[in-house]
Amino acid sequence: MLAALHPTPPLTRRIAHLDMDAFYASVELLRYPQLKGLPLVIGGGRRRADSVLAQREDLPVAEFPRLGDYVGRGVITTATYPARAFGVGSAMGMMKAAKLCPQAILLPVDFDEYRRFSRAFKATILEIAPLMEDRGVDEVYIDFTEVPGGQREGGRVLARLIQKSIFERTGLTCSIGVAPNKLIAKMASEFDKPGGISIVHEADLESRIWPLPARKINGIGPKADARLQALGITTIGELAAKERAWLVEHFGRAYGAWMHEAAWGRDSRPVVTESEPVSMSRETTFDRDLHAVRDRAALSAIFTQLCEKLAQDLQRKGYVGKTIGIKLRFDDFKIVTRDQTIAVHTADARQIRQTAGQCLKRVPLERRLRLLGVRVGALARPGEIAERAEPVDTTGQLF
DNA sequence: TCTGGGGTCCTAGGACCC
DNA sequence: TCTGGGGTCCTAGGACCC
Repeated sequence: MLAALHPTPPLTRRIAHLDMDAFYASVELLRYPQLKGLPLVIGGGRRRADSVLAQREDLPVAEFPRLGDYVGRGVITTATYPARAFGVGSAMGMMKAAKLCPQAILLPVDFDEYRRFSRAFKATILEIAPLMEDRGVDEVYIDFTEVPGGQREGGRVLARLIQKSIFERTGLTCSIGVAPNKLIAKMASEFDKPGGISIVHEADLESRIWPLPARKINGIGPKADARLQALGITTIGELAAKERAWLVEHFGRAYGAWMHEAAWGRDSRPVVTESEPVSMSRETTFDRDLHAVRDRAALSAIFTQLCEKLAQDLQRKGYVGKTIGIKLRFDDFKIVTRDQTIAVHTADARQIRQTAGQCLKRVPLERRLRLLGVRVGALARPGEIAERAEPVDTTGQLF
C-alpha cells in the first residue's frame, strides 16, 4: 500500500564471485576423512582404476602414497592448507614440492569425481539464484542484483544462504565476495579464505582495493606485472594514480585503457549464463623427451591416440570443427603451433589425424619434443552448417 | 629432478575481395 | 609513376586463466 508513496529505490548492482576452498583436496577428504588435518596434495597422473586407492576408502594413513616417492613431470593441482604451510602450492612442479614436504600424502586427480561435486554445488546455487556464470569446475559468478534478498546487507545474507546450502548438500565449503562488479567480486572472494564472505562497496575502493598488489587484478599476469614493477608500480593504487594516456603509451591502446579502468574498480561485464566452446584440444607431456626420428613409432602412436580422443570429445559433445592444429613443446620449452583450415567441418579421427599430420610436416624437428597436442577450432554444431565438399552445379535447376 | 592440461582472447601480417 | 580503403579469413604467437 505504501509502495506508491515510497517507490522502490533503484537496485544496486551486486555481483558475487564464489570460489570453492581447496576444491580437489576437499573432495578427496570427504572420501578419505582419515587424512583430515594432514598435508595433502593432489596432482601428477590420472587415478588408475587398479590403484590401491580405488579399492579401499578405509586405507590406513600409513599406506597412502607420499609426495616424496613421486617420480615424474607432474605439477601440484591443489594443496591443503596444512601442505601450504610447507610452501607447497598449486602449479608447482611435483619434484620441487617433494623436496619441501616429502611426507605429504599424494593423491592423483580424479576429474570424474570433481565434476560430480561441481555439478552438485552449481545446481544448489541455481536453485537460489538463476543468473550464474560458469568459470571452471570450482568457480562461478552470480548476479545477486534481482534475487530476493540479494541486496540485504550488501549481499551477505544471500551469500550465507548459498554457503549453507552448498555445505548441506555436498559437505564442502566455499568463499564468496560480493561487490558492484565481477572484477572486484573476484578479488573480494580471496579476502577471507577459507569459508569467508567479503562485502565490498564502491566506497571501499581506496581502503580495500588500492593497497593490493597489481597482480591481484584478474587479467594482470606475471608478464604485465613484471613490466609494471619495472615502471615502479606495485599496487593497484599506484596503477590508479597513473594517467590513462601514460598507461596506453606503455601497454597499448586496449590493454592500457583496460588497466586504468580496472585500477579504478570499473567493470561493466555482465554475468553470462551460456556460452559455446570455440575450440577443443588434447595434449600430453611425455615421460621423457622424444626424438622425431629415433622415437618415430612411439610419437606416431601417441599422435594417433590424441586425435582419437579429441574426435571422441567432439562427437560426445556434438561438435564439428574445421581448423585443425598441432602444438609442440620442445625440450627447451619453446612452443610452436601450426594449423590448417579444411573445407568441411569434421569430428572424424582419421581426418583430424591426416590434417594434423600435414601440419606437423611444416615444423622443423631438430630438437627433442616434450609435448604434443592436437586442437580443433572453428567449432559448429553439425546441424547448423551449410557446406559442400565442392561447388554444386545449379545449371538448369529451378530453385 | 624444475615447470600439466584445457581453455579464451588479442595482435599482427598477408591474402583476397569489393 | 602511383599506389584507396574497407572487411573478412587465415595463420602464428603470446598472455592469461582455472
